[in-house]
Amino acid sequence: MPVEKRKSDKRELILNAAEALFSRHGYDGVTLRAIAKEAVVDVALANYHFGPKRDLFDAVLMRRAQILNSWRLEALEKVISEAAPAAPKVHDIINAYFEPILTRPHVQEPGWKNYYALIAYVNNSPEWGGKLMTQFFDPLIQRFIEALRMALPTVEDKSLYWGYHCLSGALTLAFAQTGRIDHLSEGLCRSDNLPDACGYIVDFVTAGFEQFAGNVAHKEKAMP
Amino acid sequence: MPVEKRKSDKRELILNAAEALFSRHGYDGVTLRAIAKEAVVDVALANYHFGPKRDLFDAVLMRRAQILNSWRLEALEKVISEAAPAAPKVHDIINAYFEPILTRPHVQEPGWKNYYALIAYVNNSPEWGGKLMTQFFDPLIQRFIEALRMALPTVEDKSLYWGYHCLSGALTLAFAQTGRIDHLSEGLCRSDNLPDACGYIVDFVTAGFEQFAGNVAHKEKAMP
DNA sequence: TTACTTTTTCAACATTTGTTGAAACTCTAG
DNA sequence: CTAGAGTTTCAACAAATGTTGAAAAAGTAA
Repeated sequence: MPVEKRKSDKRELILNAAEALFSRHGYDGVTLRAIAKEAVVDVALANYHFGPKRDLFDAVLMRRAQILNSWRLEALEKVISEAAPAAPKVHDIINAYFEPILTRPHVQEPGWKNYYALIAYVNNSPEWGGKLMTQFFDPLIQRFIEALRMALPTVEDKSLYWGYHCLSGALTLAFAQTGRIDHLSEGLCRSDNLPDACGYIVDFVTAGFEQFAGNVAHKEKAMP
Repeated sequence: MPVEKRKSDKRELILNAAEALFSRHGYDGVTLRAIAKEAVVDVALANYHFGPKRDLFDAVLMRRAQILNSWRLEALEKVISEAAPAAPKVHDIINAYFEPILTRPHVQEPGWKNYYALIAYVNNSPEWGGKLMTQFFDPLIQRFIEALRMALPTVEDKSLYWGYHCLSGALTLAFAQTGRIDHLSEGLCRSDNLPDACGYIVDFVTAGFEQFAGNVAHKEKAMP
């Protein structure tokens, strides 16, 4: 077992500052000096604690990933076990994916808000989206796909994966909180109100998945 | 009317190189020297043609935005007029949004692929997502919301806007082509096959919108 | 205290950054 | 051809970048 290092308060300050700045300006848009200034800390300290800049970025990503995954995995397993031996409902599965991370009080904390925006940045980055998201979130997501496979046994895997793609896009855009929907809806919707968004997204995504199971009414073109 | 400047071939080379590099590494991840090298052109030339770096970025974004919008607007108006005086079908509206930009042959061209990835980057950037996307795409999108309002008269606006949010997230993540779904599905789905993705996304999104009109079966919890 | 490790600061490094002004080149009009 | 405007190259600038090594400070254990 590795010996516990002495905890440093400034280490956390650097992580928080890096999280906030990376989330707003991306990896290359942030300098170590900007992070140090935000954290009220010397420039060299970031290097001492985390090594090169890239490792600091990974450390920021890593810090909250496990927490996020454990929340969602817990909710998912609960849904599955409560439904057993029957298959869980699609809506319950989807809700287990979104509700723990969008409606709990922590989403108002600046730290989590920043982290979510960072995930949005990474997920849509051609450079890192493939590798980093896979590294941090794949096991959880495979479990979700499994659950959906139980709930929708007639749907082929390809549909499930593209369905997850839509889900992921909707979620990470919500994470980004760009304010775009605020402007588009003239204030009716607020991108910083994740608990409010959650219900709409869950219903939307649930219907999207269930449609794969054969509700293909829209494909029958009506004659004019 | 302004006098037409003499056209320069190297101007286009710079735009193409900038498009390719910005799409992969974001605004701050690209240097003017890297662009110049990619375009086989002197560094100072970018500044001569476009002014400061930021203006070059805007020029890249602008170049294809109008083309994109005109394709989709044309498809949308066709759907509306063909259905008139009845309301257009949701599936047809959604299809008009995706089909012109995902299934036409041009999506295989590197230039368009790069541009799409760039849109994904911008749309999910807290720094620019709100402003730039609004600037380039809002009029078109308002028209789409109008069409959906006709097709789904019982659905309240707030649902329509959050529905569009989901749509936009799914589309821009597809644009990013991160290769993530390739890995997740073990090769079953390919993020670089946009025509293939189109059908799945259209069906998914259509069901998501239609669900707002009252298909709330999933909300009635079944007793175990 | 002393001896020791961990943390923090300071100053500096070699590169790289966006931008610029002047010179050289290319093209077209007359 | 010449004159002039548009284009391209060259060299260089000041500022900012990530990283480093040595010194100072703070903490810990005897």
